[in-house]
Amino acid sequence: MFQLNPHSGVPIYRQLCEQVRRMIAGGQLPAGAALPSVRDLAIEHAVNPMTISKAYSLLEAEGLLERHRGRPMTVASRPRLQAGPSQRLNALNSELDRLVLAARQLDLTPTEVIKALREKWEAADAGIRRRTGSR
Amino acid sequence: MFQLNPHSGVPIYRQLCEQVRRMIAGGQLPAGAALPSVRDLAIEHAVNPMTISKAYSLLEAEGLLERHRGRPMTVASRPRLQAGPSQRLNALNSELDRLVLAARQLDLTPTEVIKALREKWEAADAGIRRRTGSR
DNA sequence: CCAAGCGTATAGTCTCAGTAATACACATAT
DNA sequence: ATATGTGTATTACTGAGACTATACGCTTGG
Repeated sequence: MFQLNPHSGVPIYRQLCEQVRRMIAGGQLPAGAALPSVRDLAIEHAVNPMTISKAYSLLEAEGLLERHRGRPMTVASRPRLQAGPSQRLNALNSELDRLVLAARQLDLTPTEVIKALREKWEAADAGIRRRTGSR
Repeated sequence: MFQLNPHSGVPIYRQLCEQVRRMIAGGQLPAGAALPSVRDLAIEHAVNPMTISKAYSLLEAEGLLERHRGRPMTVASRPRLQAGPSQRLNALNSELDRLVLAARQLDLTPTEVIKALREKWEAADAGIRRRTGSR
């Protein structure tokens, strides 16, 4: 469900926060949806449970998640169910900045980058089809 | 010359290392080119000089830079002057991964992302023309 | 009821990133 | 020769990130 890279330099709890925010904005985590348990996520990613809990707590403080004692955390019911296209594109801004900076420093052309982007996107498609078993 | 973001979560010295590596691979820092002084960079980015020095030392250990006592650091003369297109695209891999993951979680289409990418690229073009004074 | 599953609280430890203040060795231009 | 500019070494301190270990209160299914 999530992809956490412990060697990216970005703190794990921040990676998780960002991904949950995006999946809520993108509608893949609708209001009321239950999040994976702290312990499950910790085992799956070989990470300490408190690291996951820290991320969840931050998201609750932001009003994105709701806490139910003894029950899994859920996506808050109040907030904007899904962000508009422009807001979601906005959320991609920093990632785009990083990519453009890197590509320009590597002296690549937009055409080359876009081609590589399409290929990676299709590779991700294939990966999802494999995992879900869909044909 | 470089863009360092102290709030990205990625350590500053790592950001600098990555950018120097890319600009060498991309040919924008040719063999023998002198790098900005540790003190200048530190002032420009409001960072401690030792943080810059740390990055330079790591790059020297990698063989990318050469040290000349009392003189600026330079790009090593020996190494591959410029990486091939496929190698440079490869260096963009992790950035592409991050972008695709973010975009998919935001439920964006490749078309939307590519459009935003082109716009950001052109904005960077404009910024460079403004700084260099070219018309 | 009670075990199992939730998230949480607390406290201690460890590593690394970044800062700070000096001091040094070398090169170069004046 | 001297001032100025390189990068570097040293030591010490602060803070964040992550881990470890234990315990607690809550809910739900048997």
